Order: sequence, then C-alpha cells, then structure tokens
Amino acid sequence: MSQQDQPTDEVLREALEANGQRFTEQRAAVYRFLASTDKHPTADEVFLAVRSEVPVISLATVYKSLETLVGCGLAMKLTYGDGSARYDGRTDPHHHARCLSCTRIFDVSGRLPSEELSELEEGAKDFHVTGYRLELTGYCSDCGRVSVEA
Amino acid sequence: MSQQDQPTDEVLREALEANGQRFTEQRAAVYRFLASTDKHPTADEVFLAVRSEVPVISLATVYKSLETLVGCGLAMKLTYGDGSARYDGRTDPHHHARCLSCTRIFDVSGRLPSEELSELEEGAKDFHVTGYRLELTGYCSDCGRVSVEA
DNA sequence: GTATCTGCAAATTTTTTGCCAGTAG
DNA sequence: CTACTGGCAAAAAATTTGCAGATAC
Repeated sequence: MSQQDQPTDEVLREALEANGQRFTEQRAAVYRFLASTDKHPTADEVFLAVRSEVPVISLATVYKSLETLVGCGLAMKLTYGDGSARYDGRTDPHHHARCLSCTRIFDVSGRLPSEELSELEEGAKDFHVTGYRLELTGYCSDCGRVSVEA
Repeated sequence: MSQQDQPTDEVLREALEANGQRFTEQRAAVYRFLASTDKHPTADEVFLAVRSEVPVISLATVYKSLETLVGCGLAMKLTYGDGSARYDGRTDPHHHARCLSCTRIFDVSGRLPSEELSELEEGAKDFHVTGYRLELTGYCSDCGRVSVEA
C-alpha cells in the first residue's frame, strides 16, 4: 500500500466502523480502485483491476465488497439494463451522461437548483423525496461524429 | 379485442411498420397491457397479465415483444439493480419517483426547464445531449409513515 | 411465397449463497 | 476469543438464443 492511500483507507475504516463492519484488505483494495478512477467499472472490471494488486481475491468477494461500500455510502450502483451494473466511487453530488453508442458513462458537474427540486416534489404528491438522480443521454465526443455522419 | 383497443392497436401498427416490423397479436397484447397501466411491471408481470387475456404466449415472446416496443419508442425500460427490469408504456415526458422501501415506481408530472438543461449540457462538454432521465428517490405515502416511526 | 415471428427448452450471463477456514478487533 | 469475512464452487435469477413450425403481408 502506498503512502497516499492512507487517507483513503482512513475514510473507509471510519465508514465501515460507523456501520459496524470490519476493515479488510479486500475491501480497501476495492475502495482504493473505485476512488482512483473516473470510469464506472463493472464488478468484473473491478475484480480484474484489483486482482493485479491484491493477487488473492475472488469475484464473489468483489461483489460483497461493492455491496458493502454502497451500504456505507461510499459508492453508488448504476444500472442501465445492458448487462452488468456499474459502480461509481464519487460521493459528491454530480450527474451522469451516458453515451448511447459506446455505453460509457461520464461524470457531469453541476446540480439541480433547489427551486427546481421543490417544484418536482410538488408534482410527486404524498412522496417524501430524499434524493434524486439525473442522467443525460446522447453521444460522447468519440461517437458523436460517427453518429452524425451515419 | 374490445372496441376501445383499436386506436391503441393502430398506434402500434404504425410504429411497427415505421420500423419494418410486423404487427402480431402477441405484441399487441403486450402493448395494450403496458399502455393500460400506470404501474411499471416487470417482464414476468407483463407475462402473467397478458397470459390471462391471450392464453398462448411465452415469457420469451414477452421479452422479445418488450424489446421491440422499446426499439419502436413505444415503451421505456427501467432498471434499478434490484432484480428485474421494469417497463413503462408512457411515452410523454415525465419523471419517476422510486420508493426506497417498497421499490414501487410512481410517475411524476413536470419536466426540467430548458434553461436548466442547457446549463447541464455545458457541464457535459463534448457530449451531444439527446435526452435525459430524472428519478426522485424517497418514500411513498404508504412507506413514509412507517419509515418515520421506525 | 417468403421473410419474420413464436414457442419451447436449453444456454448464457450476472449475481448471490452456503459452508468452512481465516482474520479483525 | 468470537463474530464477521473471504474463497470456492454451486445455485439462483434474469434474460437471451437456436431452431422448427406458424403467420403476416
């Protein structure tokens, strides 16, 4: 484990303890990888990436670790109905843009003004809103050109 | 088939023809059910509901029909990473509210002002936005009370 | 008439689980 | 110590697919 991983590990340790769970090397490795990438990897991609660092880890453990991280609020599970779920290690408010051509997910900064949210809440009568997710769909810079020409 | 289904069938027929696909009783039954409910049924739920009307239909055909409808723009596939995908037959702009307790999905009227969208598009540089999806999370009226007391 | 569609069952893909040994606290 | 975890392999759940007969147009 490199020096600069220590703060990341501390964050994880505290989140785990707050949820009555134990700190383990496997969970740390999964979390370090998630926190270090701006991609939105599948469980299998996490597995492959982590295995090169921590040789002994199983795919089942990756699934269990990811679920634990989601439960502790350190990761988000994203599903799009096209195969595997993806995981996002960013916990600050942000949105996603999904390319309809290459299926990659990109982070988008910015958030909805609270007035917009209030207005939406009114539309959802009798519903107690605790959060929201916004996803843009379209074409990324790599695919956009192809799509326009086609 | 009842009299008031005819317009629904015509909509389906035109959408299918526009996509070079054939009109079949199975697809019509699936579409009629989807268009008639404000629930957001899983493929299996569609299968069970449709089977009571059209006795001979298989689950595989329901999956294929749903995929066809999505391809024709007559339905939307919703996934939340908790088991099966759900399907939504509403095609007008609207949002969803998902209850974190009972996992039901509710329709929410209203849409984002275009100025908000433009602002978000700026945040997604080099991304050609063609649409968006907004999902509120929280607790529905049935679960809200329980959750507050718990 | 012919390309497309359906039903069936088997296959695939993704994710979860049971169980025993290992480890954190 | 003792309960929580990880690894493994098997199971479960969801969805897709190959193929032969049926059907829309």
